[in-house]
Amino acid sequence: MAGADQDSSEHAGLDGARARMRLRVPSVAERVAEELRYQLAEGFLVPGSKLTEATIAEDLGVSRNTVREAFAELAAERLLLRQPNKGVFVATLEAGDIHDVYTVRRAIEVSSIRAGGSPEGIAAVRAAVDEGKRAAAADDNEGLGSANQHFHGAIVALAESNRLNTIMAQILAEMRLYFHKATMNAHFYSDWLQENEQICSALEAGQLERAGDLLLAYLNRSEQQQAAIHGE
Amino acid sequence: MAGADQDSSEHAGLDGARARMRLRVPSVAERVAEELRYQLAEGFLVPGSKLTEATIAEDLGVSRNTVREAFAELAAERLLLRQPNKGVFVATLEAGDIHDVYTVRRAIEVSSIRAGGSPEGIAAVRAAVDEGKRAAAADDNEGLGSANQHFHGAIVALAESNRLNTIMAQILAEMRLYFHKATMNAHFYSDWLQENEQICSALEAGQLERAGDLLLAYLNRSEQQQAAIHGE
DNA sequence: TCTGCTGGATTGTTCAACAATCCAGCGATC
DNA sequence: GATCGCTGGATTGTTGAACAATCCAGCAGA
Repeated sequence: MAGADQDSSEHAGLDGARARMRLRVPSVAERVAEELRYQLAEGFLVPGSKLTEATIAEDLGVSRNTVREAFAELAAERLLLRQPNKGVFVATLEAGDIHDVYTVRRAIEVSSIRAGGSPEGIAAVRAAVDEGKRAAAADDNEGLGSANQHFHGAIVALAESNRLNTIMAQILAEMRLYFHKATMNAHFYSDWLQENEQICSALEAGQLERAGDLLLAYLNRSEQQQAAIHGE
Repeated sequence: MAGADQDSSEHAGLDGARARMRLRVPSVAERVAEELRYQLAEGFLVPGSKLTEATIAEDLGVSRNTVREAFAELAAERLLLRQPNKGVFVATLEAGDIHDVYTVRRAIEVSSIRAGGSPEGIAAVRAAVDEGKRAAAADDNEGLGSANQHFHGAIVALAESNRLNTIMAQILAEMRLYFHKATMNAHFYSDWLQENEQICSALEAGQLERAGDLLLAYLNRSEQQQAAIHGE
């Protein structure tokens, strides 16, 4: 669904030599959905605005039915909101949704990190931490943001559950939509760089309880920050 | 998405007097999806079998495009599997999927129950327990199954997160599809009736840690049972 | 036995049309 | 002047048909 490998016929790792050939051409509807996802994440489509089927169809040079299919996909991911007989709108997060999103994140992230995970999984978490450090050194604001998303994605990946990964990917996509670049500044990222480092170290050291506690504390604080920015 | 209240304009409880009027007529595509969901849950459509667009369209007296839309919805819920250029198939759970599903359940159920919840939420859990007892007394096998699903749904509802509720509803729908009536017998339900009672009691007594531990133990054991039935 | 083709069936996509619904604007009425 | 009711236009919901793209089983030939 949201993102890359959704086909369950992967078998990666069994025959590592053979490059898994992904020559599948994505359908037009999928490409439309991908384009819209991009525009949403990039902030070109402001939350709350309406997307007219005919307009999008003409802009992208595809049929209205195809646009419809893409809309359905994005609505299932909560990126768009479909209001029957009225149209589809770019999703908006209300005050309550912030708590909602973080409730999901607390559930799956903390649970995943407490389960530990394989060495490769932990290495992926470490890689995301390093990625963040590099971005910080290069003063790459956008890179910082995606590094953080990779970090939390890697934590959930520890559980090695396709479903959890999908859920997390959607949640991250939602946050990308809502906290688009405008709200992200360097000051915002300053805190958790070291925090991710601590969490990762605890994880590597096998201190799963501590890692979970740190992560939980981070999520709680992050929620408060977001609520303060938007809610009041 | 999967099930009832997806419209975020609920405001239930604020003005309890006014019956929340849901006079919205579901679209044809939604009704098709609902019909298919029913047939899936009921076991009329066996996992792995193929659903041909034209056939379904003719059977239900709707257009092929509409069936297509319903397919997309159910595919997003993992109830159907769409294989490009080949067709859609009733989803099948592989051995790994069992672990996958239970990983999600552990994450969100345990997290939800550990958070406590409102008195009304706890009352809903208690109601589900009672519902199970009544079904057991009446020797209502099917009723037992849905009572158990209500129980676990009520636990997740404690977190008061729409997203978690949606996720849980989907997971339960998947399980309904896979563990269709054939595999359910009275012996299967015998254990957890009292177990649900214990969990609920702990919850009511505010012993959240204990409630979480009991729930976690149950989920682990249940996963083993399912794996034993199917896996080997 | 394997290869390669071929025909039929099914999906993917488009298009055009019409019904159903919503909404803004505009009088009519009290 | 505010409300009601209507009306027309715009948009969504749904259909049916058409064609391209793809897959697959079966068959001919090496």
